[in-house]
Amino acid sequence: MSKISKKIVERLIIYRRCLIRSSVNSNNTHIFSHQLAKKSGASSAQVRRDIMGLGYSGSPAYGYEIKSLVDSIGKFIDPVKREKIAIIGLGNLGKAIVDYFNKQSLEMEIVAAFDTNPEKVNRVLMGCKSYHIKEMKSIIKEYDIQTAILCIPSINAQEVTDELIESGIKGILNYAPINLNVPLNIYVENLDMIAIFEKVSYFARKNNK
Amino acid sequence: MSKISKKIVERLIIYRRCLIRSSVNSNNTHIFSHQLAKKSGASSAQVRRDIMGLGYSGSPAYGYEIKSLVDSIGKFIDPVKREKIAIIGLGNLGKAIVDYFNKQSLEMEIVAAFDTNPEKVNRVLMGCKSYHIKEMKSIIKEYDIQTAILCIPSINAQEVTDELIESGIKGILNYAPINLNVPLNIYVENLDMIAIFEKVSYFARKNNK
DNA sequence: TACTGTGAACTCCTTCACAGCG
DNA sequence: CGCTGTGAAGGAGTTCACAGTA
Repeated sequence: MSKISKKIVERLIIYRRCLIRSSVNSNNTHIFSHQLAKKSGASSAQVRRDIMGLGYSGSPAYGYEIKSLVDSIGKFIDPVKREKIAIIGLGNLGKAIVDYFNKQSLEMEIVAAFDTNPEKVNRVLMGCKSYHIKEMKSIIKEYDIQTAILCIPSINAQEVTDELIESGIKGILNYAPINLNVPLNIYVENLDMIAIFEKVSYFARKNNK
Repeated sequence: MSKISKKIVERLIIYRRCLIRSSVNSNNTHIFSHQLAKKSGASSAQVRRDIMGLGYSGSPAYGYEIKSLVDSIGKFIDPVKREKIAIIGLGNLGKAIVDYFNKQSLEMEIVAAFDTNPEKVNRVLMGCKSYHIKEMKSIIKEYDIQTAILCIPSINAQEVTDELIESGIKGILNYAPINLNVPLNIYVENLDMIAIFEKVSYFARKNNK
């Protein structure tokens, strides 16, 4: 059960989104691997293999039962209780992310934001309260927050990361374009929007070759 | 020269960023593979292999000459002329992205934005003019824009994508959480921020196992 | 008949390990 | 020496192809 790779987790999350959308948009109760493949952008063999990894089984006659497959993925992926998230940095990007996340009703919510700018603290945006960064450690511990989104300039990113780890954070989604040094038990995902765009531009010019 | 995979392109972009930063922050003219590895988060063998793919050579005594390596990567990755980008959707996220991209002085710029909301058109944000989406096709052709950033609700994403392709767009950075159907010669990169965060949350709970 | 579940093959990516060199 | 460049090994991820099944 535990040998589920990063790639498979990524796809399971996408499958679930597709399944939920298709159960809302149609009243089909079942779906075949090739249909889910089409919707998600994966191959049908991959869909079957990934679902196999969950221990879930479909039927050759009807395919997968959407509702129970969604539950199986959820049981595997989701936290037991509602996830509380912190965000560091309330520049335009940080604010847009708070808005974007908290607008959707997900099993997760950005509950606390931190910034150094006095004008940005002690406000509330989409249910998220903002604090001065010097309060970060105590607030994160108080709320028992496990994951953080980092939206600050690269120059401060390592320093703030060290504090986040001291505060008990276990996962970081890092928008700063810099590699963070962290202990092995901390998960960091780098999301460098400029670098990703440069890649798109490169392959666009090469006609996706 | 042409067998450079997606993964290698991603890392070359990161290496270049690290090299430029380190030539600004110190006055070293050379760098060893293990130093660049540390800065970029790759392994030293990977750094050497990726650079080998460029056809660039370092010296065992001094490592790689930073300036000429940056040039080699640029010659490989960069467009010949300054890249013009379109963005579709001027919600909070779209606006933040325009601001974030155009604040940096890069070899690329978001020059045109499109939205359906009349209040959002005919404005200028960070050098980017906004238009009603019905003008999209003509403006994209006029500016000869090759790549677009899609920041609109999933429900409209496929329809707008089809129009983008008709307009001559070759690459799309898609922030909408949906798989787009496009011809094989069009490059699409999906950037589903919620899905990425769900992954961070999952691996944070598993202690990065 | 058309699907799932899956061993086996295959392709792609990463790391090892060492010859060659300044 | 300690580095680069690289053949070869190893590992991860994907696809093939087909037996089993309703």
